[in-house]
Amino acid sequence: MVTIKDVAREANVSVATVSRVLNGSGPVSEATSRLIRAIAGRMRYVPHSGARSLITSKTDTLGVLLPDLYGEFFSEVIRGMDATAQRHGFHLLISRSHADKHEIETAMRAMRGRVDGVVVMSPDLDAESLLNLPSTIPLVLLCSVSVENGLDSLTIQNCRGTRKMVNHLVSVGHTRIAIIKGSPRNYDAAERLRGYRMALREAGIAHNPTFERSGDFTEAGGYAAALELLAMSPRPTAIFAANDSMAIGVLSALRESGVRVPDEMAVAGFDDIPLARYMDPPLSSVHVPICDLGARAVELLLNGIAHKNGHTRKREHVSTELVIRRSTGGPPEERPPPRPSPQTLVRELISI
Amino acid sequence: MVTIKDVAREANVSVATVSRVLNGSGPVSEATSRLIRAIAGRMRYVPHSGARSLITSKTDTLGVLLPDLYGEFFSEVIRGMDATAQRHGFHLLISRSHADKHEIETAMRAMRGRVDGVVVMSPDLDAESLLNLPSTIPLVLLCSVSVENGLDSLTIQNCRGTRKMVNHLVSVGHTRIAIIKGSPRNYDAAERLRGYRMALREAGIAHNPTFERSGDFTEAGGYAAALELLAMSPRPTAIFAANDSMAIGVLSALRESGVRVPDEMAVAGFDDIPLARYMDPPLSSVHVPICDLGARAVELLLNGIAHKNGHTRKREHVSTELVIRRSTGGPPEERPPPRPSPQTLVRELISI
DNA sequence: GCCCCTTGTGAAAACGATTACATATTGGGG
DNA sequence: CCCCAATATGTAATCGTTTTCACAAGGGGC
Repeated sequence: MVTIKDVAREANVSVATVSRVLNGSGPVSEATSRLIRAIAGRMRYVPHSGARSLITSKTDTLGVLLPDLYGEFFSEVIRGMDATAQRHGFHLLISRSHADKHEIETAMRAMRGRVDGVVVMSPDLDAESLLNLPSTIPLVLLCSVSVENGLDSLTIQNCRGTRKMVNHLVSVGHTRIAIIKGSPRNYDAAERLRGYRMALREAGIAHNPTFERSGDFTEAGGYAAALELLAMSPRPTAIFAANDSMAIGVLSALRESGVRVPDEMAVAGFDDIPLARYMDPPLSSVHVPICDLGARAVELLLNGIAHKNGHTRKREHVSTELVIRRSTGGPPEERPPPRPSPQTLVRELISI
Repeated sequence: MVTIKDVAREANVSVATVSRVLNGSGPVSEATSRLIRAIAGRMRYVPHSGARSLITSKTDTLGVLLPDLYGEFFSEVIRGMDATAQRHGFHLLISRSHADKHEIETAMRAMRGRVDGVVVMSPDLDAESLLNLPSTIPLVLLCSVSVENGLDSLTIQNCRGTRKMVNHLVSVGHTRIAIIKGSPRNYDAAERLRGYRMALREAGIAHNPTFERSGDFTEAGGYAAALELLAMSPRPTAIFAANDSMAIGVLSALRESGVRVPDEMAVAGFDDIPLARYMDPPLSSVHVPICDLGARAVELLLNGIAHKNGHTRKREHVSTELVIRRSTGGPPEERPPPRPSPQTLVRELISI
């Protein structure tokens, strides 16, 4: 591999001069500059980023620690992160599937010296794992139970979003409203459950524990839970699934059981994945701007890096919006636009 | 940040000894070893990977260059890559959205010195961009038009998979079979179109250019194309969408137009994303093991790295399998299992 | 008692860049 | 003609590791 020394030798100059030319630092005569540029190009010289970051002590890379997420959520959050990172000249070092404290710590150690900061997403409920991270590098916590302080953190407005949706179900006349929960150790899932309970209490509806079914954020989980709910008597008249994947499973189960949606059963989800509007009937959901979530997390991190952690920590929430489609018996939605423009998207959002 | 020198000073030994202890290289007395370990732990010393890789000239990191993929595909391919990489002690440096030759080259330059090899996915048809990559580092081409040779490459069996599906449509009696294409500059899309034409020719069905509608791999695109096809006369009796997202858009359009599937129109997709089985009716599709695709790409790359490129280049294809569900009027599928086990998945696959 | 091997340790040279400092070489003002 | 500033370049230290080599001490075989 050709190094800066090779270029210097070939051009009969010192490495310092080559460095100056290539980085535009320091004065260099026009002639030398051209010569060196030509030689570097011909020799296909590419600077060794590792070596450079050793001396400059910046890597222009951000670490991302993610749990084993599936599908849309993962890809969108990465999209938002990568776009923002690239705009600021940063790269993304991604590592996924971190179950316990030990694995997270190992991953963090591996990041040392390769990144300037880390976004950690660990929706797992035992936050203490993260509390005493052996880390002095800038850190942003994503969708995790907010530790008291000392860390930047960013979460979804889970509780508020769920309340809005349950309120809506109440407002169109439902009183027997079931929920299909997410996995019990998941922070987002817990918050959505909290929102559900809060909304029912506010509406003066008695709490019915059997209407709280467990789920796991998968289509299959939603399918199974829906069958259980159908077997109950009296049945609920509305099902709120803690995410869209489960809601899709619910729709599938209801269809096969011959239960009409929304006439016999209203169904709502959470996330508003792109497919929601293509379901039959189109699925009402709580819209989460996943891409923005990733983007904002990176912004917070970059801010932390710029201020070398000498800034006041922020705790932010990205807001959610109700999207009412036919599955909750709201007004029938216009057919899906051939090419959804931001325009139509905005019109479709009904914020409460 | 505490370095190996700080630890050495604290322990009254040389850095060499600390290094030996922490890496288990060379002989070290039991006592010194324990002392150093204790001190390193107390001081929260974490080795600087950047510095280490400078001298060892290995980064334990793989670069991944991806186009701006959406949804399931992106997340699954990354999942496969990350799992395999981690199993071999490697990390993933991900960079997305590389449109033209110049952007790819910039990204490749940025990777120099941070990675040991790169997986490049650039389904864009002008392969010449990649031909003379200024790179001597191990490389694997993913889902790209196979350049003559000199590079490892991995692609999906697009053509074969499409032929199988179209053959199936023919075998259940269809002769007016339409296709909704992917974007014209996309390699996978082009291959699927080729497979479609080949299958029709083999079946002795006259080629009807108006049955080839353009699409863009999105639900909205499929929706729009379906409406066009419905307006034709005579209409096709079957629609093959070049991916599942478009097929879902098609189903949505047919539903709203009151066209029954599969009685009045058969619909098939490509990819077999998890949602396919939850559609109404469940969608027949060509199953692509996306996760394996990523895993295999990384395996090829690791092999290239191990042999320092001194190996014979491979050109591999991951195979596709037909999954016939109700949307093509095949035998009615059993209801989706509450929790799909590998077992049931296999039973569901019908390979031709 | 000598030699050699083993074991434990330190000094110093890498790795490939950046950069502070020193050193020429100018040219112009006095 | 001298001096100083500006310009162009080289020298060498530095970043945090690993690793080669040298060396000291101790022990056993002769």
